[in-house]
Amino acid sequence: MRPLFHPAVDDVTVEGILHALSDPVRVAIFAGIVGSQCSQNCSAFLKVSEQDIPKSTLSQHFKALREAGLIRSERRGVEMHNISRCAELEKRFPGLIAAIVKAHALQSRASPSPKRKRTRE
Amino acid sequence: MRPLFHPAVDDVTVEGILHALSDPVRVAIFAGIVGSQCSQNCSAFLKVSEQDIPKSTLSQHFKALREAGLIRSERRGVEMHNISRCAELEKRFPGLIAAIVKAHALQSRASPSPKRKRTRE
DNA sequence: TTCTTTGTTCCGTATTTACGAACTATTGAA
DNA sequence: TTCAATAGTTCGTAAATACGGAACAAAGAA
Repeated sequence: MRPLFHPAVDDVTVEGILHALSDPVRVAIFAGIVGSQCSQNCSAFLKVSEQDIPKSTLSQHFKALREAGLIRSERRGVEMHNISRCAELEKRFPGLIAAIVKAHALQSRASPSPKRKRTRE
Repeated sequence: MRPLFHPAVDDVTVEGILHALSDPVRVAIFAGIVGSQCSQNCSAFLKVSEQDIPKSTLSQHFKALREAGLIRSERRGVEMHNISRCAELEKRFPGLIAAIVKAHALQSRASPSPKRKRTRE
């Protein structure tokens, strides 16, 4: 199993961050990771906003977050520990992550987990 | 030609905004609209970051921005005038748009228009 | 009317995403 | 060791999205 790829913070792009967080499941996962003090393993998110996520899909979501530079994943024994890279990202794009997480929290509070899909035509 | 659809500000979602701005061309267009005082027509963006955009694609990009709630488009004679909905959005998601536009500006300054694609594996 | 400009829609192709099945890695127990 | 259990990844293919050329629509000018 090849080692996990994590982009250098200087290679992280705004577009990459926005794309990773433009998925309702991924932004919920990321918010969960940011909001918790201890690192989270993937299976903690097999259920997100009342919906079940297949584990292969979950794995892809974590990969997307990782490769966008949003989280750092580290194997510890049989499981994976995920932490956010907020501190690094804050230096590169001050205020960006905080604003997104805050907006997401606002929205969740207003209409809790409506299995939302991105607004489409 | 059916009238253009603009979502109510309360129907705007974080995911929708992030998705719309996760495309390098769209975020550049939106930054252009936000950054200019007077309203911009679509053709002002036939060239974005040194690359030519086909007009059908451009039309789709404007539609995406519109339906995400980021801009308001109004026909004036033969052309379309586009303005940002920043003021409304600021009420719903304080600081969000500003943080994204600022991050985009920072990134553009650091590495001007590298025909960037979203960071992928 | 006809021409020009601006933008939209249609539609075939290409890219991306989702998820089940099969697989790999690590730990612990027998 | 060997076996089983747990945690997560990869692969294959189907479904959904995006791109862009060609044709179309709307408005103004001549």
